[in-house]
Amino acid sequence: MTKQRELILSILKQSDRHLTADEIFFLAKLKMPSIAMATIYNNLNAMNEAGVINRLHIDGVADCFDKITEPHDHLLCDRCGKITDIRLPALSGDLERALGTEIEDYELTVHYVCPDCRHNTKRR
Amino acid sequence: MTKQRELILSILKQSDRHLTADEIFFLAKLKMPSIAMATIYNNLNAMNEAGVINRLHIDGVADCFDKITEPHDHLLCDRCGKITDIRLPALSGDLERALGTEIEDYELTVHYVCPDCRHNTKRR
DNA sequence: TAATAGAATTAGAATCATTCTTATAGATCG
DNA sequence: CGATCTATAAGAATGATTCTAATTCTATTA
Repeated sequence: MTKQRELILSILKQSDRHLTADEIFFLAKLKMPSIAMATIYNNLNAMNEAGVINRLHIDGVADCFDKITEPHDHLLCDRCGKITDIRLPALSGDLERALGTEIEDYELTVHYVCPDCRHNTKRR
Repeated sequence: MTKQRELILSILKQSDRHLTADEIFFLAKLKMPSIAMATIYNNLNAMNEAGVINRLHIDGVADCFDKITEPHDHLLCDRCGKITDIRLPALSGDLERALGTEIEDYELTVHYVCPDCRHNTKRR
């Protein structure tokens, strides 16, 4: 656990949003101007593999990273692009039952139109 | 519907696997040597947006493309990387009920260890 | 059939995110 | 204190994808 890793992790913890590597790089540079992009990725990848954070891919957008509180799913508004975390505790078991096999894990992204966008009729 | 698009679509239809843009490019070049990578992407993107085919992202692998028969989910073996299509007709309704909102669509990738790999104890 | 407009294609340059490489710096341990 | 190990910095390299400009094809109209 190096200073750099600590910094990156604290940035993720303090954010309530999903951050791209680039955004993390920008924020990290404010506190530690010498930090390198490679260090960001090294640490994000290491923490992702260790299960400390989560890498999240959404079509057409750079990968985002995310602190892990509990395993969770994502709700993506197709109009404004906002990502909301959701938790469907029963789903994992439901999937095992439906598939008839043990599963390791799953990734679920649900597309919808968020309440804000549903009320604003104008599309982006 | 140009010759190029027809060719690309027929390649996808004839394949029982998920193909990367690169694999499609290679196969298309066999039949139409002058075809350009940009044409592959133009057409894949156009067909993806039109809902004729499906773009599929799996962490650490180039995006794959896939003919659409019916909307479907993916089962990914974490050891050998094999992707299997699955269909969980009830899930969409279940999600709407669980979330209490109408949804547009969803993407689900389930990680597991396939039967073959489960029997071969050696990890990849 | 010839001319023209519009759309799709080609080729390759450009871009973006990400990874790799190499040299350096920092920490750890005897 | 010196040796070794690991992580970092910097920037080059890579790979997938998109963009751009020029060209070709297609359909339409005269």
